[in-house]
Amino acid sequence: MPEKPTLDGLEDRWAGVWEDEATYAFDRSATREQVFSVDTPPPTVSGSLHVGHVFSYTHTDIVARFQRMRGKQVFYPMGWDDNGLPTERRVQNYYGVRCEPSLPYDPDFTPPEKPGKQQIAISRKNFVELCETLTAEDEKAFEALWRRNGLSVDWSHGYQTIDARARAISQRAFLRNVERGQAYVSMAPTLWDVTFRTAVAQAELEDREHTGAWHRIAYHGADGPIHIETTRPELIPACVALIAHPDDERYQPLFGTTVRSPLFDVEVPVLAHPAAEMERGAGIAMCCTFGDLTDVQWWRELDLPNRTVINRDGRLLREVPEWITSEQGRRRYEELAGATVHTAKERVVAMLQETGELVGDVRPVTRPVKFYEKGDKPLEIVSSRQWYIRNGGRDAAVRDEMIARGQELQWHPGYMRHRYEDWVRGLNGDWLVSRQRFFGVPVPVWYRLDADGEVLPDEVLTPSDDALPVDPSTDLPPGFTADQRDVPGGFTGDRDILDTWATSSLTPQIAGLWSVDDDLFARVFPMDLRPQGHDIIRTWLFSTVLRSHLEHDSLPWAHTALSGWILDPDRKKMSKSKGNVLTPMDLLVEFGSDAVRYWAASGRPGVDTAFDRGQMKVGRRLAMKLLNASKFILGVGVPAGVPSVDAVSTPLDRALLARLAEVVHKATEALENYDYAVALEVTEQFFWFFCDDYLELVKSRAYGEFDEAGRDSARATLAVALRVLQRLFAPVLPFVAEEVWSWWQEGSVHRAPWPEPAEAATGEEVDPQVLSIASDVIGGIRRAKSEQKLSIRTEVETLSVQAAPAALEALRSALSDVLAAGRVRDVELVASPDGELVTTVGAPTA
RNA sequence: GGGCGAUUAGCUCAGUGGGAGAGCACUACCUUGACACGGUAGGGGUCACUGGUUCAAUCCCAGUAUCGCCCA
Repeated sequence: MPEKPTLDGLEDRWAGVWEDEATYAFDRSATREQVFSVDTPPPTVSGSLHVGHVFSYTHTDIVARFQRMRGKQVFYPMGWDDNGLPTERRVQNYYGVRCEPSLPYDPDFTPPEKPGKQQIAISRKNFVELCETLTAEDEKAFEALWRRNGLSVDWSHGYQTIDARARAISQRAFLRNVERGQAYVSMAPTLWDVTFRTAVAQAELEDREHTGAWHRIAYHGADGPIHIETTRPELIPACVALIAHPDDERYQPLFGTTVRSPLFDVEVPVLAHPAAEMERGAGIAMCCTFGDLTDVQWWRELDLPNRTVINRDGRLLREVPEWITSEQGRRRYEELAGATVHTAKERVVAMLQETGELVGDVRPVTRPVKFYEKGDKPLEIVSSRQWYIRNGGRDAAVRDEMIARGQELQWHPGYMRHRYEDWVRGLNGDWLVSRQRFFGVPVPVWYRLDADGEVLPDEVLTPSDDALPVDPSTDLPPGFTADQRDVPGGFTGDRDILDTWATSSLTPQIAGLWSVDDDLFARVFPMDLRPQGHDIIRTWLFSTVLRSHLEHDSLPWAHTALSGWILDPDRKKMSKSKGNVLTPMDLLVEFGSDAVRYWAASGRPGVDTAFDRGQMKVGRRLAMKLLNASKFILGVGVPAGVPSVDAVSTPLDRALLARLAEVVHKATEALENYDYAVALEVTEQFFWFFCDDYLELVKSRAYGEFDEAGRDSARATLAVALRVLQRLFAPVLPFVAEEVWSWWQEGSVHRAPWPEPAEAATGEEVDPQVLSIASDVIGGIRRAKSEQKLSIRTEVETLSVQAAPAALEALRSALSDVLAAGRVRDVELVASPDGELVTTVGAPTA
């Protein structure tokens, strides 16, 4: 035990010991019943961890430590999500490169030390290698931070979502979905981001207010012009129909007739559909392939032709479409060919003004438009070949099954279930899983080519299971040779990768080594706990439940615990762009890891919490207090080893232990229910009371200033309480708890059994009033001295206590402790008729 | 527009059908024998607003306002 205890250096010392002693190693011989398994969220490795990560990962660690102390074998791996766009973009910027899949692999390529102004084009394999190099560096820094933060992860069970094992598991699960018909390929209108040139799933959409303008435009009917209003005049060449509401009397006569489009003179029908809004604009809309999702609906339900004019690069088709037949129309289209949507719009408006087909003024409007959450241009809708996984969006039976899974899952807090159910009920399409990116898990299929070299989308070729993982751009489908690649009658590899969530949704399988080590998998799956942020219920949580449901016909885990966010003092979500992100390592160094963990633990489950340095100061003070109180108690001289309650004989000590037993009970119950905040609160509250009142009350007796039995009773009580308190604090304050435990106990506190209420049970009759009246009276003495501006240690002649007779009776049994702690010579106890406690002290002794 | 949550002391937040709480900050006092990275005490709130249920509402119900998240 050090002469002057300090918190400084505890992190390095104990993190090193835990590593050397394998304190948190998972024993894989344990059966499923003995295991507590955690599906840790793999943090995205695309920069740095922020204080919100420390907040939520600490919550999980507290639960993991509690379960370990309860005797569970805790399966607590850490993964890294290095798969997907954030990494890809980071590699582009960091090394100044871009991926060009048509280039051959250059084994000698090394990136320049500083990225040049011009990005260097490199092959897909070179690009992926750079992704792996950069993420490996980030992962080292992340692991160092997590160790410093005190996460009790078993670091031998790590994974990366891009490593070969994860790729194989992701492809295997996908192929099994394909086999069972749960995944399928389809040509379909697809929401498309022209900047990233990739398809976008429903879960990645967001609406943003976007400024546009209404243009009133004349179509030409048999009996004169029909005016429609649109914000997308550049789509006139893609128009396939005009549509009004079936009940709209204005347009009844036109239904079934045809009109001709302005500028391009294409004949289109006028049709009725209930999705047309009578009140909006002119009440009649042009349906184009495709301006928005309503167009897609009309196109499907009214069986309209596909006249897409916008390419995947966000520009208009370079060749004049065949459906524009008039000479003037074809000339006009030539002026638009290859132009961006923006430019095409300007040119179309200019032409309409020239022809007089633009009626009245253009009226600016702001309305919600769909964006890819990471993009900065509105999404376009293009036709393309894409893979989907059935998720209930087009199938009521699957949807009901998914809702039932949500009800089977235990949510903490419970109200979060609504978000899941709302999401499942609102799904309106299957899950688009193919992405036109480079760094990710390849879609593991090839397609046959017909005699003209065109893809036969129905003839999908799949790899054998033992070949996984495969990259269809370099590996061969079974039964084919390399010279058949991309030639008529041969095959071609799918060039897409899987959505990052298609792999992330398999973290229980990846961490538990499904299909790789099925013995391990059976010992950890279904897992016990998925901790995660409440903002990704609809993505990560839902997709993980879906994959597990499809593959294992079970939930992936029994419980999910939702952490809140860290908000800055303005109640806004902390974000890099606002420049208010703090470096977690700086905080851990400034306050100490235990103090930062204390702040995290004081955030209620699921509740967004303000970043608060004040709470960290309190945490540091608590850790210091635990050091000093431990030092004091051990300095007084307490029994070594496991203390016994046998020597506890005084009513005051028995009452203290009874209250402690209640604290153990409450803290245990709270942690069993994933409520680390309540567990900490009851423990902390008791601990301060223990230090402020009980320690002061029994000091003299523990020093041996009275009789021997009283001394031994006090010392035994102190030892029992200390040993319980150190363990109660261990999950939240692992470093300081380990430090003070090491002063007098064997082994790691983190492998010690979680305290039981029975440890503090004396088996004797307990009057709880002894403790409360003693505490109240010592408080009254302090107040009286404080009012007289006396030192707390000032000795006074007399003390008078008025209280109810029963309270006085209780006080008598602890009177010598109270008088010693209050430095009082003489006492007068007065029965008070109204039972109110009044404490008065006399003058200081001379 | 819908769903979910929040609104309590200057700040950060607990809480309960009957007495309004904690920590920080603030003020005063105390260098005490574990702790000055300390201790003791004190001041401070119409529990967002309006109705309703109840003997009794900060708490339950309805509505309003404001904030946040998710989704249209």
